[in-house]
Amino acid sequence: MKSSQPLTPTPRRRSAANPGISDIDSNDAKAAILKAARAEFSAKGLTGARVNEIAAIAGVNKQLIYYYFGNKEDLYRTALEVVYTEIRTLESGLHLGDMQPEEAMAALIGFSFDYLQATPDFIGLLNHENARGASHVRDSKAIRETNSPLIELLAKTLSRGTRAGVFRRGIDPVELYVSVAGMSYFFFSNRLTLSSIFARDLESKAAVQAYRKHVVSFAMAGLRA
Amino acid sequence: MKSSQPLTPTPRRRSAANPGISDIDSNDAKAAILKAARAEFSAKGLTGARVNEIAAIAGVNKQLIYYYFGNKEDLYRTALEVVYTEIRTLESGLHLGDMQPEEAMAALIGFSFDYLQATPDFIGLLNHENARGASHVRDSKAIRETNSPLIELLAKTLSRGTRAGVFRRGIDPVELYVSVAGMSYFFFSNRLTLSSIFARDLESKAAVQAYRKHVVSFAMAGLRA
Amino acid sequence: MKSSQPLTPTPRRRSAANPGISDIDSNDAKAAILKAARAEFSAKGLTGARVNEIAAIAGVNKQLIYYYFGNKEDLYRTALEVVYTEIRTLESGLHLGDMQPEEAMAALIGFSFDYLQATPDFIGLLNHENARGASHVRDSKAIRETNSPLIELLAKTLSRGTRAGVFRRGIDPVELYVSVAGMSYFFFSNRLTLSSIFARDLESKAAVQAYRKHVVSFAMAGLRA
Amino acid sequence: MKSSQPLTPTPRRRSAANPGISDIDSNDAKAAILKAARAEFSAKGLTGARVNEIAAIAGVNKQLIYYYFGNKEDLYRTALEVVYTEIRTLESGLHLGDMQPEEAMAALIGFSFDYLQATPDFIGLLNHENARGASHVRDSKAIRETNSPLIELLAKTLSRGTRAGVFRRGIDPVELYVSVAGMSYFFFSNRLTLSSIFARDLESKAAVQAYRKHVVSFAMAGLRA
DNA sequence: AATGAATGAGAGTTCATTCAT
DNA sequence: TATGAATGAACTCTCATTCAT
Repeated sequence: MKSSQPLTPTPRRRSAANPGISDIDSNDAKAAILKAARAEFSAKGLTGARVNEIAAIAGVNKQLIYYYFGNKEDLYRTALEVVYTEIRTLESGLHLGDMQPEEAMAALIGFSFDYLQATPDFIGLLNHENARGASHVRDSKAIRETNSPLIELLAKTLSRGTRAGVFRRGIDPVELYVSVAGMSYFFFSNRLTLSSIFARDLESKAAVQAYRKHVVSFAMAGLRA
Repeated sequence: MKSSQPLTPTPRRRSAANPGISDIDSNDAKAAILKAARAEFSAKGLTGARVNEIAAIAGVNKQLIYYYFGNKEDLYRTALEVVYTEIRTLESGLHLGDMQPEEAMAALIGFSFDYLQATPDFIGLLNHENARGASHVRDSKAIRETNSPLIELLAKTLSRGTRAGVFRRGIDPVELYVSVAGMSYFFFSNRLTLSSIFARDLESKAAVQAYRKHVVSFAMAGLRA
Repeated sequence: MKSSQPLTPTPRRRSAANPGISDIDSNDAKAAILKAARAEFSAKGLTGARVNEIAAIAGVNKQLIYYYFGNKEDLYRTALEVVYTEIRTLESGLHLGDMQPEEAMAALIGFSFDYLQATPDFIGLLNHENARGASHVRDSKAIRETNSPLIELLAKTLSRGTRAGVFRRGIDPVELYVSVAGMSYFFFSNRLTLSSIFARDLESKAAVQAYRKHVVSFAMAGLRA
Repeated sequence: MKSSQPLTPTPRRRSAANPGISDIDSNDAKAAILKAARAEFSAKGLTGARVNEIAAIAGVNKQLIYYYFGNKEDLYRTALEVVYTEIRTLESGLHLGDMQPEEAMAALIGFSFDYLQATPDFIGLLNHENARGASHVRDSKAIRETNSPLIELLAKTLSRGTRAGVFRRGIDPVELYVSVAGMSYFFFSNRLTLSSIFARDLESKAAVQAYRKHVVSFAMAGLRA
């Protein structure tokens, strides 16, 4: 395994005579590879994914993947970091500043549902990571250092609400985070088997929206003092 | 080789009267293969798992796997069905008959946590199934036909409690099931990455018990009228 | 490779109390194996044939094949010898004694066509033998010693006809045999590809009979003085 | 690696003007594989042939066979088509234009002998095809579409001779083709067992030439009015 | 006489990766 | 920057054969 690649594709050899064109192509290829890699790794994991397949989906020569990313594992790591970064960026977009605790908490719970829907590769990547010991997440400085703003927001909002007397006391913010995230995560992660077992379509837009509503109201009820 | 869950339900003892039918050895080997297969498939999925590894862990000749199970995918399917059957058997052990709705519901929620802990292969198998389209779950008559008693118990208990005025109205039992199961599932499924991200050990006995308590109280609070 | 088995199945362990029954069963199994083996080896050759398949078709336990015939190659040799013996027996049935040379020759040519039709395994076995160097035919004392009465009959009939002035002089009996046999052999051996290439059904009864007629008249015309 | 029959008809030489397209090496490897494959498949058939052996004989890495030909069966199909094409090319070289019917027919019969001698792989491949149901010949568009010019030449020559009164009436050209081809085919196909059975060397140059003479004179005599 | 269990050798094929340009 | 050619290692699976009863 070679050294890992930089997260943001850094163009090389830009010449004065040909200032940007080839960089754009290069970035296109790189981006196409990453996009294909995310989907492929999410669906099949590190070992299940096929370099050939990624190249085919990205529409590039297989060798280009090695040129840009070193090897399969480095590509995986990069894809993982890119997705985590994307998640964090989404989280940073949350602004609950002047909301009341209850309103803010409802927004947070809703958000924990929405971003899973918006980032479908995330669940697959995470599941495979956990199945294989989460070594890449643990070993990635980039991922470890990108703290989740969500948990801090949640802790702050929880404590605001507790002080305001609208939320119960004695709730651990990490445990709250896990249970709230779990309600949404499990829904998206296991929709297929759940649909099959319950003979009920959980993939329709209506079902998704109904479940979102349930999660928010159920969790809010669980919090109230 | 110990047989923890024999494939054929009634192993016959070899006796003088029944001299040639050696189910014992055969079942031992079969059971050892299945046990190893469950763990291997749970950790690595269908494609990631290695037949060699399963044979080595089971302590049998690799070819015996093909002799008994045909091929890798059939072994996978069988392992999946065995685990599902085991889950269903656990669920059938639940007897809430004469409990009050709240007591019964708390038992149910606790159980949804406990059986995931007791059947560690289940989450891995399910995650891989969902990642690959859940085709094996959908195609298995055995799995589809084994309805979950849990969802029916939940629906019945919910309705009992609603009528008794202790639970809120308007809660859908399937959605309740998904959210309750999700709280526990996500905890076990994503413990590794969660521990890493939050820099907090979620694997200790204490942490597990604490989270179980949280899940039950949080869900019960969410239900109360 | 073990020693070869006797051609005619020799029953063992006949007891006074149970004089014939088990022998019949044993012979049944042996005969079933041989029948299946002939077809399988004819279709797929020594290496292409599958012991499993032979056992399945014969309806016996695979191990019984080893019990009776030692190993795959010995079974092959035995099948080869049985078919050769069958051919020779058919040939011995030819009685041209008091026929005129032309009549006798026509009968011989017709026979060279008929016995290929009657013994479909023969061509397949022979083709595979030739493709693999004919070592088994060469090494089988049984086959080498079973001279073909056909070639002698042909030589005698040819010489009778030549002396009688009805056949041309200077025809070598072996070459005549090869060319006459070849006309029929090729027809049966290559019917499938010939049908495909010429887009003409050579498998129908009518086509077979028409070709037989052609062979006889064509060969007789080629012989006439 | 020598390229005796390149797959792609027009290998381009690598030149300064055309610097990167290296058909030469690629074709060499491809051609070497095909050459080895023809011989191996001819001798042992599709199932009997060994990919390892083909690679070893061709002097290439085994995996290159998969790189170029996909799998064993596709390689077989390709080899079959190449041999058929070669046969057809040989046939196309026949020019009987201004010969008299008898002379032309003798040339045709002689040719049907000569090309089997010149293309030793052909008989083996054809025998295995027929033994296995001729499915590949039937399924190959390339083979089906490459009509045999031979049969048309034969039909034309036969009809010319019949009109000229030198050949008998009532001879079917396809049947004539089959019997004439059969005489030669059987000789080459079954030389080994025939030599063994008749204890007569049919492999010597003299024996081959003598048999060729026999075939031509025997068939011509069979045709004459 | 008959059979289920078990195994070693090797087959076809896949796959990540490197070579060479 | 980009690509076709080539390879070693490993994987699933097949198959003839043996073991043990």
